[in-house]
Amino acid sequence: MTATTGRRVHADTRREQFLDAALELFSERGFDATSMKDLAEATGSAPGLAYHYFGSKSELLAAVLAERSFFPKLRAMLTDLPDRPAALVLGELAERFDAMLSEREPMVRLVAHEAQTDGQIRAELQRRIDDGAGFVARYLESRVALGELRPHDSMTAARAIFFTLVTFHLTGTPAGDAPQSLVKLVLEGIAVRADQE
Amino acid sequence: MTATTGRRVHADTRREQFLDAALELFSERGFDATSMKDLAEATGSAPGLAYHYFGSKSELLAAVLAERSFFPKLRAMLTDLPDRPAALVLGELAERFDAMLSEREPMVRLVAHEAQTDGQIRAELQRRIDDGAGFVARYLESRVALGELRPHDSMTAARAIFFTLVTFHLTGTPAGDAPQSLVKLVLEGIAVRADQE
Amino acid sequence: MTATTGRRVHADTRREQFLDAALELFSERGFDATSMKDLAEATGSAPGLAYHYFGSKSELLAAVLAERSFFPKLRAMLTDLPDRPAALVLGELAERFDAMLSEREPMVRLVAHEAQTDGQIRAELQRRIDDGAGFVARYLESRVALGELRPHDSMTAARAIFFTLVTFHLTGTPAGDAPQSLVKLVLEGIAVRADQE
Amino acid sequence: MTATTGRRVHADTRREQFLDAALELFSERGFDATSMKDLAEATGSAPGLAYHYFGSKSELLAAVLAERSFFPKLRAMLTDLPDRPAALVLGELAERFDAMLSEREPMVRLVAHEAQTDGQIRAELQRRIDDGAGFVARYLESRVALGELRPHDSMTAARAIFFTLVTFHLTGTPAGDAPQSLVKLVLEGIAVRADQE
DNA sequence: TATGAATGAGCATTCATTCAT
DNA sequence: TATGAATGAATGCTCATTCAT
Repeated sequence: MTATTGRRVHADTRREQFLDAALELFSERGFDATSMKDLAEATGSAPGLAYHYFGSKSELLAAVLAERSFFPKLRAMLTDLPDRPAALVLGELAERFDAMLSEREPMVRLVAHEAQTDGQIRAELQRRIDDGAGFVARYLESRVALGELRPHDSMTAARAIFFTLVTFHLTGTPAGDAPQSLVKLVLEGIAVRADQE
Repeated sequence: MTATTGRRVHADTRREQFLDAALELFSERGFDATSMKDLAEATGSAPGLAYHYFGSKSELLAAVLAERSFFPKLRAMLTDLPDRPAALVLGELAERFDAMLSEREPMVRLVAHEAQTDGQIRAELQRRIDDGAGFVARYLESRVALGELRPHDSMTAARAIFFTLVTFHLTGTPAGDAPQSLVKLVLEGIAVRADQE
Repeated sequence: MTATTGRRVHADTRREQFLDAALELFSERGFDATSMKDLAEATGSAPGLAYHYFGSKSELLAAVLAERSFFPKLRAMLTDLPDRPAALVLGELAERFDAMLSEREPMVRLVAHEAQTDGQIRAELQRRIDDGAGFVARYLESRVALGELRPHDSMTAARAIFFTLVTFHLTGTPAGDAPQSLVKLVLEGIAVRADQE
Repeated sequence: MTATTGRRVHADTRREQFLDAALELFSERGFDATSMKDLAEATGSAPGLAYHYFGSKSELLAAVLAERSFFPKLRAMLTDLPDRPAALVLGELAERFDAMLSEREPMVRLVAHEAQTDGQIRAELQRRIDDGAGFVARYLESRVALGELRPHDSMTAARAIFFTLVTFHLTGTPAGDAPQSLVKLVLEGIAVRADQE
């Protein structure tokens, strides 16, 4: 017998329902344009119930942001990047990041939306992105040390991959093989090489 | 100059005041979080006056988006890219685009914000971006034809530059020499070249 | 042509209507038990209009307390008490105070009600009462100096008159000739006098 | 002592806890401004429990008024006033009444508060006060019969003592030696006596 | 006896919008 | 052109109360 049985399970379920409904509605319409009544209807509950679980609408947003965040997943994706060729590692990373953006589109859109008007959210977003880009940058530098890559501005390279893919999604630009194409671009560049002339 | 012209000038001034105030407040707080009363206060006018110039709050937003858009400027920036080396042209382009993002930050932020919840705005944004990227892509292809650049996915290359710079601004990431660093990345890539091995 | 014509008169009238309706309803039902909707109905206006004139429900209460106060009238009643016999002066004062309590019953009741749960209102009430009692006490002392009254605790005497009459009203005890009876009590006492024994 | 008794005791304790908490909170904030949730927190119980003991919030107020009333104590204080000099009896009575007002301040304040907006409570309050004043008046008349006091309006004399002391407490006016001073005032009056002239 | 999830009506307040002046 | 009083619907939130457990 676990700690969560009977009522408790139901209560937890309710809470999750609110988080799910809030993520969906907030991302579709925006936080301000979503009313608590909308959320009540989406969860099939009475107008006041959300306040049983969340202190206010803002706290509900904070809970959604905290408990439905994709940053933990992103971080897991970036920890211990394998000790293998950049073409392979970056290619796979770009694909997986792109897949995550598709899968978590509502949250991506919600964060992008709120970050424009909420300085605090924007600051935290930037911090987490830098954190993520840092992992990739360190990986790139390890490949430079091995002589596989040339010395370069690794943070800008890492950001270029992430930022470009995110913007594909936020603008709704069809991605096609963007991840692979982008990685190829970053690795090889577009200029004619000295040895080719 | 007649009295009518005088009034007309005044009227135009008022209208511009509303557009300016709306751009500022909408971008800072978001469209929903800005009240018509806020706009009246910001322009030093009575609550009802905005309705003499704009049919509704939504129409005011549409007018701001149309009349304060940076797309004409962007387009001008991209038309007739000079017939000169890519390193030079792309470098200057990246710098100027970056400068425009700084200068027009409120509008950039407003568009980024509204595009998340308004499919129509998002669609138009995407269309205009593609339009702009198309110019750059055609330029790049002209340099491929000249043998200066290798054949490559030119739309992805163009987007990578724009998307990365935009995201620097939207997230508030300090840009530093990002434009130049980015252009260098795109031109040369990061992989060790065959001739260097 | 005065400063207040047309709309302005109407606006001022509205404000007075709200003050009057608020005084009536707040005193009958209590502040908390009166809804803004009640006030809208009582003034024949829409639910939001009160906020055009008062920042909040609390500010409306404050405005009622300030602008419908009976303290100015009380103070006027007590300033320059005539230089005449105490029996006459106190008698007339008690009658007039009693009449004012009847006439301003709603405000008296409102203040008595709110003072029980609002320390700030209570403190101000006490201050104003002391102020009023002070006038009477000084008058009484002037009569002591003339040899008309015996030395006594003049603040307690003053308060006894005011407090007793107020409580008659607040409890709804039929007053009858309470004012005169009270003044007689205070002047002569009830004990058998030395000269009567 | 059986388990049932044990439970019963517990139940009584709970009930008393609610009465105590309600008296405290109702008198501090007012009935309307106190929520059942406040009461649940103050008693360390769940929101629904109060309804096992009291049918509604109003019934809880009624129970507090009935079961924490100071009127029985007042009545006991007034029954069989001793057959001794008025100076002594009234002095002690005023002191004891004043002490009771201090000790039972929350209830005094609660009754004063609710009486302003509840005609029924006000009527009962008035009835009980008259009842109490009647005892004192009868005592005073007995002293008149003995020739200790002069014939006078004994109800007004009785009320003057009670009403004045109550108002000292409700307004928060520092009492000092008000009870004794007041009794002296009532007995002797303030006018110069014939025999002193 | 006791819990706390759930309800649904109601509250203070805001707001886009209208319109007489 | 400009004002600002007025509207009425909607919003976030609270609360007394109920009831399955």
